[in-house]
Parts: sequence; structure tokens; C-alpha cells
Amino acid sequence: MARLAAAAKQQVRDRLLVSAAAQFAEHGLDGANIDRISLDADCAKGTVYNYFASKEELFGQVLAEGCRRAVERVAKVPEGGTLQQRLVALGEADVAELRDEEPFMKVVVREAMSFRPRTYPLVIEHLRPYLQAVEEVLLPGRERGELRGDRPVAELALLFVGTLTLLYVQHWGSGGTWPDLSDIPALAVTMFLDGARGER
Amino acid sequence: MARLAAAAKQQVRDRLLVSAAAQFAEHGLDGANIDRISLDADCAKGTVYNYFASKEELFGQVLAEGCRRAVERVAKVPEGGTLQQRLVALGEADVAELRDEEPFMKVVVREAMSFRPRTYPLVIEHLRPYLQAVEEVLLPGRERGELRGDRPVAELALLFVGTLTLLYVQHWGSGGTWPDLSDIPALAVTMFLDGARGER
Amino acid sequence: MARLAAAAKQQVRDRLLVSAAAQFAEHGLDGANIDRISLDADCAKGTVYNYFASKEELFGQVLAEGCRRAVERVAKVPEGGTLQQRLVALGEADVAELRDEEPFMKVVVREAMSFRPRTYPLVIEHLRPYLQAVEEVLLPGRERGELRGDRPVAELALLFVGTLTLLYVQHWGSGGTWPDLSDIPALAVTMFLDGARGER
Amino acid sequence: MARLAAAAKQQVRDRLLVSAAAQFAEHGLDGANIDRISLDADCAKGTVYNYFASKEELFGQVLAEGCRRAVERVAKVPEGGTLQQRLVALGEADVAELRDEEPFMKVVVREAMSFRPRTYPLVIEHLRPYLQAVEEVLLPGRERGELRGDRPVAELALLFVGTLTLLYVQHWGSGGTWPDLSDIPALAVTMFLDGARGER
DNA sequence: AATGAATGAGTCTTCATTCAT
DNA sequence: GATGAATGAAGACTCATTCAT
Repeated sequence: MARLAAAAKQQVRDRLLVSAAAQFAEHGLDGANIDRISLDADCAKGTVYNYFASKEELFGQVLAEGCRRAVERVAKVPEGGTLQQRLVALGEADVAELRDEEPFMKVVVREAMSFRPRTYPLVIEHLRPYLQAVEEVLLPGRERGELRGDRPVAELALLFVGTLTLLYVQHWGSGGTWPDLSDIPALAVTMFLDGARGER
Repeated sequence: MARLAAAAKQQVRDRLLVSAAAQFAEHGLDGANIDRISLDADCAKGTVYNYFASKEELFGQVLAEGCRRAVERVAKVPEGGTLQQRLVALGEADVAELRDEEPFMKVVVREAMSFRPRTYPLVIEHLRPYLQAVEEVLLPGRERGELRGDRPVAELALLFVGTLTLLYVQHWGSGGTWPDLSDIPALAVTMFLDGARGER
Repeated sequence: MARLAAAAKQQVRDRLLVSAAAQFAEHGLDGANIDRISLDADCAKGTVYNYFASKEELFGQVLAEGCRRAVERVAKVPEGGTLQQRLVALGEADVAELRDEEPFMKVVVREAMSFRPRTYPLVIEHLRPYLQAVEEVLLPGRERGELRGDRPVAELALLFVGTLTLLYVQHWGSGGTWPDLSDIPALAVTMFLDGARGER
Repeated sequence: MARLAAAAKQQVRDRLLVSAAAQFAEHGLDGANIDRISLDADCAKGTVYNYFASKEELFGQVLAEGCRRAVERVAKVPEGGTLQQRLVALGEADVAELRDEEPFMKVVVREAMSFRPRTYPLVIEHLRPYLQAVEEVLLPGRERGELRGDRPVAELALLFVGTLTLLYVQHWGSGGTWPDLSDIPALAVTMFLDGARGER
């Protein structure tokens, strides 16, 4: 099992990340169990430690992978269109991802909202590129006067992402009752852009 | 004598709740340590179990207390005034609480955003009265046309509370960098009511 | 099992030290097994950690106890008599101890001779009082010309202790074949004082 | 080709012995790490097991090599001269070795002084030829009356080797403070032959 | 013959909970 | 009712050894 493993190794690593994401998503960093993660990934407990130095590092890598995917999603948002259209596209990409690979997103969202001293710096670090990408989606809108001028774009980006996140949390927390996944993009965008007074 | 003893018992219970809130706020349900909680409350480890059946129940009571306080805050919001004024008043009551007794709020906020199967039902249950109270603040505004008509008030209440929460999380997560506590009420209300396009 | 434990606690601690000494004596710091130590001391594994913060600290306390006993032995050596008589008395006290409580001595001797970076500082620290006591046995002899003048007393004390130690090691190592325990005091003293040329 | 391959094999084996000696010298049998040994020897972990059946056997071979070198050193001691001269020469050969290849000696010395059931028989077995060689250095001295007559030469050989060993231990333990390596041969010989009363 | 990924038994350590005092 | 020592299940992590390539 020595030399020609290059691709096989990547596969094992990926399996570990996936099963770890599932466990962390359901039980959190403390509650997750390395034994279970390795079993789900079809390997021995010791193997986990051939790929990740510690549970915490494994967690960090799951987080990093989740954030990497988020950045990729933003990158796919088409260039043209109004701010509203682009934000909806962004939300739809998110939701699509969420349908396929929920665990990674759950881990990112939960940690982003948990602000635990032990893990928060990790989240912030990994999410920075994502927030920057969202800012770049907002920027043209700002220039065209589609956004209020009294707030830095960085803060607005944070608020948009926060609004989306809020809806995911509410979706998961309510067991899918409300809001429905397919409603989230439009709802997030209208609340973010127009607020609760509604369009005028 | 009996009355005094009863009062003393209440005091011990309160001290336990306070120190438990502090530990849960900093370390989460799993990370918190019963030993430390009892020490901080100036009593023995065994005493905790004279007041609460288990760590999980203690956590639940901290959560309940946090939610009870939230309901009280909403109750204090003066009756008259525009929707905007009342929401700002609500936000200010929150922030005032947060300055004095951060841990309880932190526990509630974190659990509300963590949607863990093990604790989420608890949160939902305890927060229901709070959300109902917020709905009642929104209702007159709805009747006066200060709120869009295409969304149930219950959902809008959730979104307002979510917006506030989001800002607390961001405040804690950024180490107080942004937003400043004193800016949160106005910011939450304008984002909630007017959105990112701004007032028109 | 709460309040009136004072004496009982000391007993548990003593039992733990004794069984730990036995395990460390036989298997060394790394080889010893906390599980076995607790079983031998008739308590649960967790109890060990109520008394000692870690295996390493437990080891340190065994070492300290072993050294404390050594100092006591030297203290019992009668004041008067020739250097030779006093050294023999010292050796006999050692040997008597060794017959009763071999494990503590074995641990001290082995660590003193193992000079491992991790434990050596501990040994040195705990043995200092012992060496000082031996020096004080040598000092009157030095003044009376019973010791060569070209070496500091501190070095000679080290050499005498070393000679004794050597014989214990040889005794243990040979399975008791040679030297016999009862021969050690006289042998150590004659070798130390007169050397291999013999008395002249 | 076969010869070359054989030489290459010998080289790998030697490298493994050297790096193993270094690890065992620093961390002991239990503390040493096969991974690190193989890395230091510039080969893969599995390779170790092509040369040695187990960690314990590797340790045994390091011990054997250390003892083999010791025997070689004694063999180099010139034939003629007084007992004192020959013993000093022996000590000087030891010290010279110690300057060049400390780890092997450290392993031998530590194990010789550790009398652990698991390894002691090994040490004894490997050290026997060395002790015999030292005896042969002592024998002519005995015949010439340079040694006391009341002790078997075998025991005196053991005591001389022990005295040297003691000084190495003290040298290593004190971090080189005392005794200095270059003082050891003379010091060992005078203490061994004349004792602490000094020459008379 | 060399490799190094996989293995899993073995260990220390933690900590919620119990219960005798 | 308070106490805090005892408990032991649970879990992260290590590492010598194996063996497919």
C-alpha cells in the first residue's frame, strides 16, 4: 500500500472530510466522534491521524473546504445584470449547493454563528475570501446607486450574507417548515434590499 | 425560618444559574465544566445536583432564564409611537441587557443559531413567548401600513429578531470592532425596515 | 464519602504511592500502567487523578517520597564514632530500608542512574538534601584527616553514595547473587575508603 | 554486484544502528520512536523491519554493538606497565570513545544501571566479554600484589567498571559540570585503587 | 528489497454523576 | 441540605507492526 497511492490518498482524504463534515454538522466539534468518522469513511481510527494532526485540524479542514466551495459559488455568478439579479443568482447557487452537500455548509454556518473563541478565528480567516467576493458583487450596484451610500460596502456584504445565513438557520431550525429552500434567494434579496416596509 | 431557608435556596439557585450562564456562554454546553460552575457559585459540585437534575437541565434553565428576561424586555417597550420608534426602543432594551448580563444572552443567541437536534427544541420552546411579544409590537405597525403586506407578521418578527441577533453575533465575533453596541438598535431597525437600498 | 475523610484521604494517597512505586520500580515511568496502579491500590482509575495531576506528577511524588526517606535514614546515623563506623551505619540503614520498602529505593536509584532529560532535574532536586546530609557525615572525618584532602567533600559524598548505589544495582541486576544485601555496607565502605589496593 | 549490494545493505544497517543509538540514548527503549529512527537513517519505516525483527531486537543490536566496541577498547590497552598505568589507559580509551560515539555508550550504561527485567539479561550477556577483558587487565596486577587479596578479581573488575560508569553518569547528569571528561580516567583509577583516604 | 499507508490495540486523561457522611 | 471523594465510561491520540505495491 505504499508507492502508487497518490490518487487513492486523495480519495481517502476526501472520504474523511465528507464523513467528518456529516458528524460535525450534526454534533458539533466537541460532540463529534473520531471513531464514528473513521468508520463512516471506511477506515481505521489511526488512519484519520495519518491525514489530519488532530480532531481540531480535521475540523479546520472541513471548515476550509466549506468556505472554498462558497467562494467558488460566488465566482460562478454571471457578470451582467442588475444588483438584484446578481444577488438572487448568488442565493440560488448557495441553495443549490445546500441541496447537494448540506453538511459542509452547516458546519460553516454554525461556526460562523457560534463565535467560540476556540474556532472563530478559523472561520473568519476562511470566510474572508468569500466576503470579498460578495463585496465585488455589490460594488457595481453601489456605483449605479442601487445601494444606500451611508454604509461601507464591506458592512453591506456582511449583512447580505448574514440575511441568507439567517434564513438557512431558520430553515434548518424549523425542520424545513419555513422558509422553504426555494424561497430563500428571493426572500433574502428583497429583505436585504427593500426591507420590511416593502418596495415603494 | 422556612421562609428564610427558601430565600437562601433561591439565592444558591440564582448564583448557580449565573455562573452556569458564564461557563456555557464561553465554552458551550459540551465544553462547560460542572466543577467550575459550582466553584464560581461558591458551592460544592454535589450541590448543583440538588438544584438541577443534570447538566443538560441546568443548561435548559439558563436558556429559560435568558428567554424570560427577553420577554420582560419587550414588555417594557412603551405602547405609543411609530413602529420605528418602538423597534428602536426594543433594540435599546436588548443592548442595555447585553451590557449588564451578557452571558444569558450569549447562551440564547448561540443556541438559537446552532440548531443542534439536542438543544434546538428547547430554544424554540422558550423563545416562543418572546417572538409573540415582538409580533405584538409589529402588529399596530402592520395595521398602519408601516409594514409590507405580503408576509405574515410572524415571519417579519422572526426576521427582525434575526437581524438584531446577526448584529450581536457580528459584534461578538469581531471583538467589538463592528458594530459598536450603541449603533446596533438604529442599524438593525433601518436595515430591517428600509433595507440596503435605503429610504426612498 | 465527603467530609470527614482527612485521614482516609491520606491512606488512599499512601496506598497509591506504594502501588505506584511498585509499578515504576518494575516497569519504569513509561512502562508503568495507571490502570494497574489504581487496581493495586484498590481504587478506580479516576481516583488516581483526584490525588495526582498526571502520571508524571505521581512519578515525581514517588521519587520525592523515596528521597525523603533517604534523608531520614541519614539523620538517624549516630553522631559519634569514626568515619568508617558512621558510614557503615549509614549503609546499614539504607540496606534495612531496602529490605522493607524496596520499590521506592529502586525508583530513586534507577532514575538517578538513568539521567533522562525528562526526569533527571527532578531527581537532582529531590536528592540534594540527601547528599548534603551525607556531606555532613563526611565533614568531621575530613577534619580528622580520615579523608584525602585533594577533593571537595561534596564530590566525595557523591562518590560514596555512588558506590552504595553501584552495589545495589549489582545486587538487583544479579538477582541477589552478588553482593548479598548484608555485605553491602562493609563492602561499600572499604572500597570507598581503602580502594582495591586494600588497607596498608 | 552481489558484493556491492551486500556492502550497501551493511551501510543501511549501520546507519540504522547509529540513528537508533541516538534515539535510544536520548529517549530510552520505550520513548524512542521507530519513525524518527528510520527518518534519521534516511530510509522508510518499513525498511527497519527488513533488518531487525522488532524494536526490541534493534535495541538489543545497539546494545551488542556498544558492548562490542567496549571489548575492542580493552583489547587496545598495551600489555606492559603497572596496573595503574593500564587502568588509566583503559579509562582513556573509554573516554575517547565517549567523545566520538556517545550514544552507544549511553545506551549501554543506562541499561546496565537500569536493571529492568525486560532488558537486563541482554546487557549482562553482552557485557560478559567486556568484563572478562577487564579481569585480564587486573590479573597481572593481582599477581604482583597491586590488588587486595580478599576479593575475587571478577568482583574487582565489576567495581572498576562500575566506578568508571558512575563518573560517566555523574558527568552526563551534571551536564558536564563535574567531572570533566578528561579527569575521569585518573579519578576513577585513584578512587578505585586508593579510595577516599588517599594514598598512604 | 524498499516503501509508507493502514491498522487497532493500548493508554492517559476527563468529567458528569452518585452517594456515604 | 451540603459536601466532595469515588467512580468508570468515554474519547482522543500514539505507535509498533504489517503488507500490498
